[in-house]
Order: sequence, then structure tokens, then C-alpha cells
Amino acid sequence: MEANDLKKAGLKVTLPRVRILELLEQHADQHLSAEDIYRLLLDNEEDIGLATVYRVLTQFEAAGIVCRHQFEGGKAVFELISKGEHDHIVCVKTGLVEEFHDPVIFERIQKIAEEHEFEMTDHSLVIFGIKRKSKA
Amino acid sequence: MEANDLKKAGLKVTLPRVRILELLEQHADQHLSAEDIYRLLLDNEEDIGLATVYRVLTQFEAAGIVCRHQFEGGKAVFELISKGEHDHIVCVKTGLVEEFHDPVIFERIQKIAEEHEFEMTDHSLVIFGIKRKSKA
DNA sequence: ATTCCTGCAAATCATTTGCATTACC
DNA sequence: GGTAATGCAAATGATTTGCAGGAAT
Repeated sequence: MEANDLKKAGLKVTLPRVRILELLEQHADQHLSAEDIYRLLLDNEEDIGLATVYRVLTQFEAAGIVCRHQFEGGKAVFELISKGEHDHIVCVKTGLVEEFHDPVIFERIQKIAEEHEFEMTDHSLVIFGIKRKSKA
Repeated sequence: MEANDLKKAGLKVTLPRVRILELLEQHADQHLSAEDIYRLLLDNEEDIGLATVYRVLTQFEAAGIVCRHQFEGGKAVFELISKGEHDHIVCVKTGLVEEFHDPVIFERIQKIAEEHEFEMTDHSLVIFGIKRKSKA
């Protein structure tokens, strides 16, 4: 019951919010843009406006439910935070996104923040490249 | 003589391009947005349109003269590439940007790209945080 | 002279916002 | 029933583009 997640976040349980949360869970392996979500909702016969999708996503971000990435090419993409801390490696040809987590890098990042006298709040690491064809 | 840099990049040596390149060199310690550059040009009595600034910056990026960052908050910022590889740590309160280079991180990044079978072309690492007041 | 470049204004794209209506508790 | 959320359309902000006139080789 994800209605509880919404309540806990101080958000009224409304149809748009529930549907969007469901979609994010169903597509937990992907990184969806506001427009992607809007299209998926339309496909599901849901009559939810694009503006609402943006509003809900922004609220979810503030509530710590999703996190927003900028990657490249205009549109921001979103994913559930519940998946845990990780960074991304994206293919500049296909747009394919894979995830990774490297403790060594994370440790160094903390150290660097420390050295620069920053209270670290967050970080963003994206590796760009071209995925090699797997030699079948 | 930066005119040569332009010629080498296959770009005709024109006043806007020279002026913008000069500005970037004069402000090599900063990260300027297209609008910042436009304003600086106006201050210098140069009559150069904002559209041209965008066009020139895009060409410079394609030519490998500058690199574009997205940091946070709408506008992209640019800096000369000649300064060498480095990443950024930015203060979410003040917008202050500092730079760093960490060989350990870089090495790990290469390794991760390798593990994921990516031909790495680039990476982006930004640490966000709040700069501590230096205790004077 | 020819081709590439520029300035301006209008166009585009992603995202946000005002406001009347509607849905939750 | 009252307040907060939604949908639509219009507004915004950053960046791009079409086109007529101008500069560089």
C-alpha cells in the first residue's frame, strides 16, 4: 500500500499521486522523464495533466521519494530513491543507462568535500561513453 | 594570439569569436553562462547579440575549446578546456564553485567504464554542499 | 565574389504558474 | 464543507533558428 508512503510524506492521497508512484515502481529499472510518465498515464487511460505530473514529481523530490537527474539533452529524468545510492553510466549513442556504486569513489568524495570545507549534501557522478557490442 | 586557435578549429576569425575567447581567458577562474558573457560584452561596449554568444559557445564546445556544465539552476556554464581535467564542488547556498582533481577517482571511473563494457568518452562529477564559514 | 557569420525577432522546448473547478478527509 | 489538489491554458526562461544584411578570405 503506497498510500502510506504518501501520508508519511505529508501528501494527501490523491489519484494522480498514487498512479505516478505506481508507475515509478513498475518502471524501477528505468529513468523516466515527466513526459514519459505523462505518456504512460495516457496509455493507461488516466486523465492526468502534464502540469500535474511535474508538480507531483517536484513534491516527491522534496519529500525524498524520488531523485531528479539531468544527464544530457534537455529533459530531467526521475527514479525512486528507495533503490539506494548509486551513480550512472550512460551510453551517448543509445541513451542506455546502467547503474553502479563504488565505495572507493564515495569515500574519496567525502574526503574531498572535507578538504574543501564543505558540508556535503549530495553529489552527482555520470560516466558517458559508448557501450561496446557484446561479442556474442 | 588566439586567432590561431580559431583557425586551427576551422572557425573564421571574427570579432565576436575573438572577444568571447578573450573574455573566457580573462575569467578563466570562473564559470560563465551565455548570459554572463553577453553582459560582459555589453559592458565592454561590444555590440554582440545573445544568439551569437550561444552560437559561438556551441561551436567552441564542438571544437573542444570550451566545455559546458549544467550544475544546477537552469543556465549552463562554460569554461576553457585548456585548464585541464578537473571536477567541481559547488556551494548550494552561494553558488561558489571550486575545482579539484583526484587521480584515485579518475582511475576508478575508468575501471568502472571498463567493467560495464563502455568506451568512456567523458564523465561528470559534481559535489554539492555548503561551504563552511572559515573560522577567522 | 563567395561563403560563412551576425543580429534581430520569432520559434521552440522544458518547466512553471494563475485560476476556476474538483476531489479528499 | 473546507482546504488542498487538479486541469487547462497562458506565462516563463533558456536556448535555437530563419532570414536578410555584413564581414572575412
